[in-house]
Amino acid sequence: MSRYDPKLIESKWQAAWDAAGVFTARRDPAKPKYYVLEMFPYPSGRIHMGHVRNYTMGDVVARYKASCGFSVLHPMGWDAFGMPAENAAMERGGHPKDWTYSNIADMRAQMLPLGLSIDWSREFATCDPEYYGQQQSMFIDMMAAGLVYRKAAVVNWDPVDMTVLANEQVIDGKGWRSNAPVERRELTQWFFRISDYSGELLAALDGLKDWPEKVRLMQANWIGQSRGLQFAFTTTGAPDGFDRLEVYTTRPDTLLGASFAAISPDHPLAKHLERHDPAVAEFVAECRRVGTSAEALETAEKKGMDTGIRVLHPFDNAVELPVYIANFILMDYGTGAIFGCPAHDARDFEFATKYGLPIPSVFVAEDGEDAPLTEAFVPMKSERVRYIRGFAGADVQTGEDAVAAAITLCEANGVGHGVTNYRLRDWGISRQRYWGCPIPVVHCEACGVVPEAKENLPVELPYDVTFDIPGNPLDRHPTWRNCTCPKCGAPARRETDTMDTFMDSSWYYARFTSPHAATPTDADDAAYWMNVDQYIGGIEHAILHLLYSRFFARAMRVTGHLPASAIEPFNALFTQGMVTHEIYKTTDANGRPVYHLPEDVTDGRLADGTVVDIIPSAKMSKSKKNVVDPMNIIAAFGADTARWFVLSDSPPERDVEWTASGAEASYKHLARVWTLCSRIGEMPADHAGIGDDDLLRATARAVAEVTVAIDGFAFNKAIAKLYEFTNTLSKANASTPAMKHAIRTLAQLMQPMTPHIAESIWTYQGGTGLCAQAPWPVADPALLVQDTVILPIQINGKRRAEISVPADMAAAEVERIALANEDVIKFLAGQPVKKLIVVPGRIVNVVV
RNA sequence: GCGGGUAUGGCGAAAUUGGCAGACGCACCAGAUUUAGGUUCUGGCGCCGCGAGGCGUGGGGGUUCAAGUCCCUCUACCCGCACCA
Repeated sequence: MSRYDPKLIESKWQAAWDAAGVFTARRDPAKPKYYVLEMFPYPSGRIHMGHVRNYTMGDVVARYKASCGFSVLHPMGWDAFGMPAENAAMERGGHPKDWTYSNIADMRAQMLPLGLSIDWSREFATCDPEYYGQQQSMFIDMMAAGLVYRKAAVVNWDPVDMTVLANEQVIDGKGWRSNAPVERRELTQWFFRISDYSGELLAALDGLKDWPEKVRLMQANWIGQSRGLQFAFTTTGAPDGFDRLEVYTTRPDTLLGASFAAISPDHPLAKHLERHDPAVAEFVAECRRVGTSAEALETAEKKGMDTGIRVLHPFDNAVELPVYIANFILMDYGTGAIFGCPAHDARDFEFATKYGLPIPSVFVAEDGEDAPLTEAFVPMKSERVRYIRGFAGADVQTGEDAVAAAITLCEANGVGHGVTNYRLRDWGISRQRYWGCPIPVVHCEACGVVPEAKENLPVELPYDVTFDIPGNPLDRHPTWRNCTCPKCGAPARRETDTMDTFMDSSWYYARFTSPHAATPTDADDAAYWMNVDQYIGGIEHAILHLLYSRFFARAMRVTGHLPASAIEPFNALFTQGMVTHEIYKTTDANGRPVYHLPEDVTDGRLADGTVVDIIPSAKMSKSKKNVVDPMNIIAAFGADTARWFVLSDSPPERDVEWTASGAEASYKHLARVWTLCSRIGEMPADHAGIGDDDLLRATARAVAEVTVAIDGFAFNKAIAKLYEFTNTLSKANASTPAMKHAIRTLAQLMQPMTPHIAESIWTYQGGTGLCAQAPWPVADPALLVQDTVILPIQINGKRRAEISVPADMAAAEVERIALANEDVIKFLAGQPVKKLIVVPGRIVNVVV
């Protein structure tokens, strides 16, 4: 065996795996199945270290499970629709399709050298007509099932990207991609009824035991369940048709503290008034102008306008409350109207103070005092509160009890009814873009909106489009819109909106189970492979992608595309940390920062000797130039080194810092393993210590420890144990057969992480077949028990001595030996022993 | 504002879940080999102290024979949501 040459062995073994079809997923009724999936990439054209880390983790799991006897599905594809392709077309010319497919080819070529155990025969891109045609087919099924509907709605309009955004895509009032302040427009859009599933999506989170708690919480908060009372005020002085005003409150226990009512500027009543009253129109317009940007919201004062309309308090018709239009009331939530209780709500307090409205308190303090409030007093579990005024005698232990009691009381008195409300809105999926899946419907003069006939699918994107002006190229295509109505055969017009790309990624995991089927899924394949057993990706998808996918699996169940058992698509989720790097900065003549690539910096200096500022590690980003190209690393050290490094040191869920020295150290370690393994039989005889028996035990221990670590997703610990085992091995002075066994085991344990070097070692040391196909080693339990243990002896909790005793020695005997120990005698100095604690196999503590 | 998390050597971290704190790696120091340098090998490496020893897991308090781990409290930083009635 010659020098460690990754280039040579890596391509060799990749070809060998390929030839043997090792990674082809097969339905095998005799084996348990395991489906491991990494979030598929957007084909930007270059892979980055984040990809390497993500796919390496998935590969460790896939290879490990395969060794453990599972029939493994480990596919890869491309999330290929979306804005960047159109941006590229607009900026550089060319066509989104060509750009995308060429990027895919580039990225695949960069991924192959990593030696991932992927079944490439299942590869697809979401922009393949074969894929999005099936998506269109499902869309039509979902229309028929009533899961999709069309409505005119005020939508979030991104003025830069010239498209509609889902609520989830608006961050701090700005487009998630363009970062431009979002405007409000009314358009007719397609929606999924995800909000019908709010309660179920929330409740089912409890069952996702193998999801990070954090992600489950984020989803729960996003769904935003609340329990409250909905009731109608009777109005006076309101226009016809508005004699009742429905409001929703989570605090019906504070109803007696009502001092006003308020409606959203988008409330139907406000819109009605807007048409008849110029003053209202002006106020409402002003509210809309303020927009929803973050700063606007933070600095926005509470503003309101008295409509002159009054409502009667539901408990006492003698009490009249003014109705305001207020800028802080959201039409989206509840009924778009509230009752204001300034004493117990900070916003209402601010509002009431500004407009001089009364602030009646509802709670009676325990000390009986009723001091005037200077800020909203919001008791939930406060001990000060004795009872609710008006609900005399109802002891308030917790706020929730009071709410429940108030709902019951209100219902009994005919005031409204209890309602469970959710923050989650329906999912608007229409996008005015070209590079997406066309919504497969046609608009017919006679028949209205009609789904395209399935035999006409896929509705394919036309190739001959231009991007020289903003907007949707499909809209201005000369002929593409023309079609015939599938219902009556009359000339009709195609829908030109395309689907939100989150739809593409909401079911790709299901498509991977039968990527070439003529239907969206194949029942047998889906039943065998679903669910995904382990899903791995970034925390940035904690809400959008994962919530949509959870919804979509339910929708696919309704339309019969997934079995009932697959309602939750991802059994286990792992969110991996980022790969970070230091940032190197200098300043130009104008004081502007200039960033430098890591490869241009040596020992904190540029090639010309300039000292750079080192900014602490941050996510790799092109703008800060703190990027390391995986291709360069592979070229320099090989894929095994890159894989080994991204798994070592940091726990997988945490960020890992890429350092040149760390990468080099990984390479050196692998080279050391290589050398070590190639020198069996040439070991010098003068090594002390580790003989056959010890080596056998060390090997068993390594097997046990690495197995536990991989099972627990603790790859950094698995690697630490492998270092330890290698160190032991390098000091061993054992017989050749014992060494060979230990080294073959080392190869097997390394195989999930560094598969290429593992194959070479395996073969060289006489392993049968491919290491990737060898069954995972099992530790003989007999070799794991230690017969002697070293027990530390503490005196008053301080370690003072240690004794070596048989592991199964009786406690009384251990006591005797401990007390006879000369260090112990020295430290005790004749003091009487008050207490003696022996924890077998652990520790002895002498208390004096 | 609401919700969640984290805090251990110069650095990344580990600690069988209440039982020897710092495994493993990086960096650093010393020595050997070789070289022009890197490489390779051996040893050292929490802090104070010549030493015996003392101190040490963000700060303070508590429970316990024993606390990084459990309880109370404070601080700092990070993340998510945010006018959701």
